[in-house]
Amino acid sequence: MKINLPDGSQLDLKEKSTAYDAALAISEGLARNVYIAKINNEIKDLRTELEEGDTLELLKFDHIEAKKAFWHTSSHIMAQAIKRIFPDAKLAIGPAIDDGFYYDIEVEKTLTTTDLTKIEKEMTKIVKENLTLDYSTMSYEDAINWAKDNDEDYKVELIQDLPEGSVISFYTQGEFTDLCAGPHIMRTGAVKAFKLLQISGAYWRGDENNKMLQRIYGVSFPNKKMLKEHLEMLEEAKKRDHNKLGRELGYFTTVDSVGQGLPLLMPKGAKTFQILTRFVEDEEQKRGYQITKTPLMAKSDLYKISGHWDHYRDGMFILGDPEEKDGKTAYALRPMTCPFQYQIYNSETRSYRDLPIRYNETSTLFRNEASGEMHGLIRLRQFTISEGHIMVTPDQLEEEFIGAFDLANYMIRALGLQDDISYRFSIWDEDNRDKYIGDPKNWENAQNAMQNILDETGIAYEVGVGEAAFYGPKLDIQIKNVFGKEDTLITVQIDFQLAERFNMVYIDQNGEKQHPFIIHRTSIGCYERTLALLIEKYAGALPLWMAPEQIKILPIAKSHLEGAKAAVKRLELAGFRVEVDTRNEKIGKKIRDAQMEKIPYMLIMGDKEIENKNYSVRHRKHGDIGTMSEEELISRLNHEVENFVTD
RNA sequence: GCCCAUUUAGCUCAGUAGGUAGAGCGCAUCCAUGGUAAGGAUGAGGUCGCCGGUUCAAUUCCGGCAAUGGGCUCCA
Repeated sequence: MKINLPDGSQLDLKEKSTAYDAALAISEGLARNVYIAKINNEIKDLRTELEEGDTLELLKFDHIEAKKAFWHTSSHIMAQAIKRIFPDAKLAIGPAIDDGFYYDIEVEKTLTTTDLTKIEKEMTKIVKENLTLDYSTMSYEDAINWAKDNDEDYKVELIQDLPEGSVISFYTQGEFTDLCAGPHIMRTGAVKAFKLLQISGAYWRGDENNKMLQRIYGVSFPNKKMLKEHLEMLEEAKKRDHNKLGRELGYFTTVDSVGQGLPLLMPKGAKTFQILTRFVEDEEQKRGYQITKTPLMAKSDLYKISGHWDHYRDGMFILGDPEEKDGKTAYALRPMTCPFQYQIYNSETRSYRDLPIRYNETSTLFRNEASGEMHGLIRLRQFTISEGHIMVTPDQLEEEFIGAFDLANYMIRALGLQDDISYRFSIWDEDNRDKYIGDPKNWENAQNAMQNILDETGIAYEVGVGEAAFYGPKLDIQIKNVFGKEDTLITVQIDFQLAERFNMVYIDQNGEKQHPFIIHRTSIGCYERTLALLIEKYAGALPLWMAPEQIKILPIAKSHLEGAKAAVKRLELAGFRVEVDTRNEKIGKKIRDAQMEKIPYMLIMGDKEIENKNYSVRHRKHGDIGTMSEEELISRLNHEVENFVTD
């Protein structure tokens, strides 16, 4: 039979040949390095039998699907090693993930790093044994019996989830057999380099009501060099971690007695925070927003109307008895600004002519996150967000949504984060309706409207089922931190529910009352989180326009201090943030310290500069860039600021 | 909230087989007045996260709590 290859050539194989046979027919070297096949554009196991006329592409480790197969097999090798050491271990699931693999297991003993070393040793043996992975199938009943006979309780459950009567697939390597849909690589011998990275807890099926299993994370590669590079990359990431750098550079700190998730922004952190806030508020004003300043707390009554009391109470800090048994009203710190801004909308009778009404607010919020959730400046109990609400008529919805989306993208470009984001269309989970307010019809409408708008913008987005807010679907702009963990940066939401609850209306052309649609949106998201991501993105060297300290003047000797201070005044008048290093240190030391602080520009001032009325300019990335007049310097800096230059 | 690990000077980290501790950086004082990534000397600074227990004696062992980190669940 003839098989088509990507280069347009054809390969002649005997009937029933597999993708792996095809690789062998081309060359043994290729067969060693391919891990997965793409047959007629579908990802398939190498064991898949080919048919006349199939198009075959063989994928090596540089392809994500090949990596996943490789890591999936690695997780089986780890499971096999675990079973050899702990025969009573029960296996749950063991998939490949974006940067490695894990396996969830139940085992009596609490595993330690010593156990990881033992498991690694056993894995080395399994790799040396170079076992083949053999594919097989069983009937539904046989599969359940197999799992029961082997005391694999979790596998029993997994099989029971499959449609009764279906054929169940397995992979076997040596004495170890695992329920698995595949695909897998051919032999254990290919996994030449691996490392088990950490142990953590994970609920069975991700449900906190279930038993907590032990999860072991690992990563593996076809050779030692790649593993070494990967581990070095992880080390590098640690150095950029905002939680370390942000503290070292004096952006923020935490204090036990203040509490979890309540960081203190220090002068540098607060300065950048202020710069970002002003930038956002100014841009919003240009785009027709009206600023509000609303209370940080309210009576329970307000949250009862909004639905927070029933659907978000666990997330709120409540002052007083939540049950209000003593007859006294409970108050709560606000977890969102929407109900407050709606009161301002409701303070007048609105005409369709008034719409759209765009409110923005630099808005401090309080959310009572579970204690295990807090992380640096990323997850907090008190944070500040560029929150706004746009009240629109139905025919303004699309334009205003796109306007909010455009503002968000403008911010992302200004921050230089455009290459690090992705879009997620977050919809509700139909099977979990208790989480949401409103009737399904409204949800359908909101989601369809949003999807149509998104499709018209032409952006690539993923769908996040169950990621919606309790009142409506969201477009989330997602960003990955330095460790690859994803968080929401910015969100734009459509709400068809709350206007009704708050009795928000406008008078239409026919003199009739109508509920507006509401767009909830952030333009830069949460400032603390944004700051964290910027610190990581720029390894602490924030772009000039948002750097808390832009210029440091370094006098050569004491005699130049006076000239330096005069320069500070002039440059401050020109709109820059300038400090002078007044310490009695050598110039080398002053440069080193300013460099470590990641100050964008250093101006060295000695006799020459004072005499010639110019600056010796040093840039944190480019080093000594020569002398400049004050005018030259100012125009250079202004250009950088205005264009959001990132060095 | 759950699982695991961690918590020693302002910061980064050593250390004590149970007998109250040390380095580097930083800080203070003095000397040196220095031209593009660390000049030198001296000194101050710690109830060894907090609260209990065991012990003649606890920073060290045990328990509880808190905070931090990695995950799970949840979420901006």
